[in-house]
Amino acid sequence: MGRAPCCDKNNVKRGPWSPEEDAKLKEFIEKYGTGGNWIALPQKAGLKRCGKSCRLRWLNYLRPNIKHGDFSDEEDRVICSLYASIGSRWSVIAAQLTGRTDNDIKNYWNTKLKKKLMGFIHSSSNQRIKSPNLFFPPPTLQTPPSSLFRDSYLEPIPLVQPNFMYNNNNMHFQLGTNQYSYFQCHQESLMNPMQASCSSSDGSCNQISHGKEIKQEEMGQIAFEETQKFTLDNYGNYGGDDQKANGYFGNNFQSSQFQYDNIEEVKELISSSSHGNGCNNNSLYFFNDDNKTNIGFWG
DNA sequence: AAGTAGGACAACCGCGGAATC
DNA sequence: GGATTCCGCGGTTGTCCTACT
Repeated sequence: MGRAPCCDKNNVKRGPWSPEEDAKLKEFIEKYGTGGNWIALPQKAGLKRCGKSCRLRWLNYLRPNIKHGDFSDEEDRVICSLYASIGSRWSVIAAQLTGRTDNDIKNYWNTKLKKKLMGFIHSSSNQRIKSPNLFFPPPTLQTPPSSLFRDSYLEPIPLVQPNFMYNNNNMHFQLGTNQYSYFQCHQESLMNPMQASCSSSDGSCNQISHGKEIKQEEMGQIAFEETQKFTLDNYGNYGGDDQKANGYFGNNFQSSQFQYDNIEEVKELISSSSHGNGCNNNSLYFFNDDNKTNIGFWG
């Protein structure tokens, strides 16, 4: 009954891979492929490794066209917007970044990108925008809205995520059900908050404008829902109760919505509609509703 | 120069769903 | 249909390196 055991854990090597092991694995896979069976592969390849370990090594390091090293601003932005949309689904995010692995992105997020954001939030809470290199500054944040920020706060973690939206000239950001604000992002600076101006649903602007002060009072008014059910009709309805976009790429405000149960469909749409530049002319946004991933198009 | 702290990244662990028997 | 294993994923840990004291 069932399959043979994965491997004898007492009889496999663990820890860092040697260049010889790398070469063996690479050569074997290039010659014969994985055969659809990672468990059997190490024995065939003459490696004293667990199949899982081989798979990980291949996917994260040896596979052709793997990119290592610095992430571009563009990649940063894709990661940020997708994280805001779908959370820590690194494999989905990795699928949108050619040559990047989920592990790579996860590490990058945990070690660098998250801190960038934390730095921004901290500077925002001091009522002044300081960081010139952030991609979706949540200027009204006082309490962290998502697991994104959990490391630095002791309060219970609200389930709701912040809502970030990008388009050609504007970056929009929303928290909670009743309060929101958005930035207008100047084209030449992409998502540079130093050059962002601000607006909100009631027409007032007490957040930031080109690095100016943010009113603290408003920050305290942000309410967080204990739900992840987001809806958004169109830009015009944006400030209404229970209406929350969770990220978009687009440049006009007439929207239509589609609902997807299958993440593969979402991935396809993401790749076809938002390749690379989040500030491009394609019109796409993401949000969640009743545990389904929704895609909206502005057209 | 030595010790320590923190950052970066590779690798492992454990879980859930799918596949197989 | 249930038991067992595989596979892929996200979370966590371990190790190396660098900067700082």
